[in-house]
Amino acid sequence: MHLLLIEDNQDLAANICEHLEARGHVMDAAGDGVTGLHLAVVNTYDAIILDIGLPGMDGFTLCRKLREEAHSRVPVLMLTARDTLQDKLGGFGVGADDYLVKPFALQELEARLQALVRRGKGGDGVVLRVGDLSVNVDTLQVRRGEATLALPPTALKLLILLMRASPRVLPRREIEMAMWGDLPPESDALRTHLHALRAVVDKPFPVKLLHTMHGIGYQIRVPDAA
Amino acid sequence: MHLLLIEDNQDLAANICEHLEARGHVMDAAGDGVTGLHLAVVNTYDAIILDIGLPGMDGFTLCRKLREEAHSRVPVLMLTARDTLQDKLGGFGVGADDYLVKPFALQELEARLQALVRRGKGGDGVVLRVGDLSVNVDTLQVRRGEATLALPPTALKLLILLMRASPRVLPRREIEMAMWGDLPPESDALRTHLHALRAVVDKPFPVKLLHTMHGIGYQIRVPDAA
DNA sequence: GGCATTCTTCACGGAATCTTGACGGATCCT
DNA sequence: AGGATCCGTCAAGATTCCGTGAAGAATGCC
Repeated sequence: MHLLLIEDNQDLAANICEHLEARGHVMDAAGDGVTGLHLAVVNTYDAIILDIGLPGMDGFTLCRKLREEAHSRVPVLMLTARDTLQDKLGGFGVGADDYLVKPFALQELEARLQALVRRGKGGDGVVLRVGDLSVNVDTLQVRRGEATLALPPTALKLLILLMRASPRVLPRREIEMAMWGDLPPESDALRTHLHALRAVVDKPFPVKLLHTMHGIGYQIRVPDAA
Repeated sequence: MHLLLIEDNQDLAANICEHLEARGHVMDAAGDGVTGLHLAVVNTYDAIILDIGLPGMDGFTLCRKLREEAHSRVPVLMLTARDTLQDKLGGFGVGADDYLVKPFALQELEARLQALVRRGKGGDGVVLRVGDLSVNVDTLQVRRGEATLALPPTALKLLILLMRASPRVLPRREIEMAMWGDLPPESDALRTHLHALRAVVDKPFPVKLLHTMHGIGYQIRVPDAA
């Protein structure tokens, strides 16, 4: 793969480059935000590894510019020094696809890059993500932040449905059709399942991802920064 | 080989390093848990020699972090001062691959390291591993920790099926198809075989690997740390 | 070929989990 | 303010899962 690394710490950058090159990837590197953005716009990469703390232009700004001004959809993996909600939300908010907290294993970095690229290309990726919430469709593992969540089957099905559609709004009807086919339950059991879903996915956390569109339906997405 | 030694006793550390370097290996060393973990995640080692009693962060914690947070599968050999069941179980529970009781011969240390690395590499084709459970597809030997387990043919087939898929969830239907083809038994014999499998593989051990996904199917994997 | 052992299948009661249906109260749009 | 929509809760019903034991089938050993 052809990768771009934007990282100002010389030692770490050298480490990452060496490892990934040894694994057969082609690496470009930038030590500051401005040249990083320039490279990202001029060339076509399979993925970009982006540190948040950078001289010249920080990672958030760079990522936003890349998405909004250059209209690039290249997968971006963010490197953050602290495991804070602030950073995660900020990262996803500006269009990053994944993040990694320092220190991390180089193997994991590569694994995540592979996953990112696979997802970006053809088929549905195995892992659905909305903010810090993730669902692995293979293992059916549901995680939010560091916590692992347990869901009953129907609630899980509902969650996957919403996440596949995210950030679109799904009308109630559509959801019922997708879940039960032509003959949905009489009493709207949908709400009850939604309640169960909320109780697990949103209730224990400060940031709510499940939103009601009054009169229309539901959606799941990262809320706008207040 | 490129090895990492994490040991706070200066004399012992120097001894080990000298011996292994004389034998042609490249050694890195750390005197406390924090720098040890840092080195382990930043670099790529063939194996790690890890003392349990450490200042800063004990060996168990370090090993668990390495497995769960950095998702590293590098072979870990633990050094323990006492030959207690407690230590052994603890070590394997957090993902160590082998252990050695002090005092030990330096030759034995090297031999075990060699074995560990060989096992780790060849493990791709012939030996399936999930946590401390391993199945050799050639010899059909099933081991968990240090115990060798005996399984009836169908249960074994089921186990291999699940381990090949691990950590994916296999729907009942898929399992039945894979085991019996198009015409599975009427009464769900699958559950009975699963029961037999559980009785041997999980029942005698504190950590359960076989999990039921209600309404969906089954999976085998190392459970999340609660 | 006959016998003993092991394995597979089937059947049943009980336990656990999930889904549905129903209700009062809160909230939101007009 | 009024009506529609949505939310939280809970208990009954339905489904799924588990443990167990015994009958039928396959296998291996004299």
